Amino acid sequence: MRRAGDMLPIGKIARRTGLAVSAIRYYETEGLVHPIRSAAGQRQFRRSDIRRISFIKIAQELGFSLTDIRGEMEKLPEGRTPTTSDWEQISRRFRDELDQRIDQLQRTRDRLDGCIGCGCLSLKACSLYNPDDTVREKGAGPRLILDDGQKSEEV
Amino acid sequence: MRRAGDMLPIGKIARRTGLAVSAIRYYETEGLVHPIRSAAGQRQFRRSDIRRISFIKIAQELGFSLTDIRGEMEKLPEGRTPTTSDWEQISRRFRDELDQRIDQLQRTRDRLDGCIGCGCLSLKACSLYNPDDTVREKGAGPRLILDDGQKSEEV
DNA sequence: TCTTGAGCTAAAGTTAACTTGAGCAATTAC
DNA sequence: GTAATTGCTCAAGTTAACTTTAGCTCAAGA
Repeated sequence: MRRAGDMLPIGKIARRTGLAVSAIRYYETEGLVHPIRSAAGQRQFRRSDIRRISFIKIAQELGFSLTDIRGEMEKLPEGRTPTTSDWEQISRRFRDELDQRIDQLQRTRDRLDGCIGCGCLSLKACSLYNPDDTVREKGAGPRLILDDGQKSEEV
Repeated sequence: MRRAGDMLPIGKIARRTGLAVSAIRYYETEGLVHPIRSAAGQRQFRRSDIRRISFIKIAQELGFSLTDIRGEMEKLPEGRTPTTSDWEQISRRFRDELDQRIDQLQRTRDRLDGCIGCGCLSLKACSLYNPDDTVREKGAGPRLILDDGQKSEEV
């Protein structure tokens, strides 16, 4: 039994979440929220959609894309808004992601340290470029072929 | 005295750097390289442009935008390609930037840790949202106004 | 009832960093 | 000398996450 009074129009959702109305409409087209429609075709949101949108903004703040976020929400049974225990699962996954990004940046910084005095700035030699896994994509992508048929001097 | 033989056409630059020809042309429109033109209007690059483009790719790899990179290069006298000692200066600035990004991510992760068991997921209460300086932009931007004129229940 | 204010749709605009395509011109290879 | 390759310009397309605009409709208050 969902009384009309339980539902909120898009403007209130916008005010409660701090988002623009257009952003909320956009989230709907992206499948992140699923308002029902009034007889006249206006969107009607549940109160829990405020929490749902808060989740989206927080996850974005953590650096995740809307696609990532939709993915996480689709793992929940029947597309429900994350509960406290859902959040516990999800936030652990987010934490792991953050850890990986921090590690990656730290490795980059360390490589940069090793290069401060070097100044080789050569794509063939510099360890800053192609650190680990940029090349080897089956043969496509940037080549780093160095022979242009001329005496390879200074570069 | 710049002999024609010292100059390279765009295709060779592309092969030597691993970039697409279109990307190099794009860099020109963005003011990142400044090839001269042959009598027939074809681009002619200096050998040092290979190094210049290597610098661009490396800086991108470190996470800087083309705008940032152009900014760094414009600090150099008469728009020269970074030398070894230029690189020393620039790489220290880059290092500082990376440090700041790492710190930021670590703070975010730590805040997330404090929230794993919490699950409040409320934009008004959650320390994950609006961590430090997201609000207070002179009054514009997201409001986080919480009063919608209804008894504020569950949220 | 009449006037605002709020909502609706569909299409186009925005930024970054390029790519793709069309239609030609210049160079290089044989 | 001719074909294949490379290069040129200009315009439009791409992705993400939205915003803006235009042209209407609906709802709420005096």
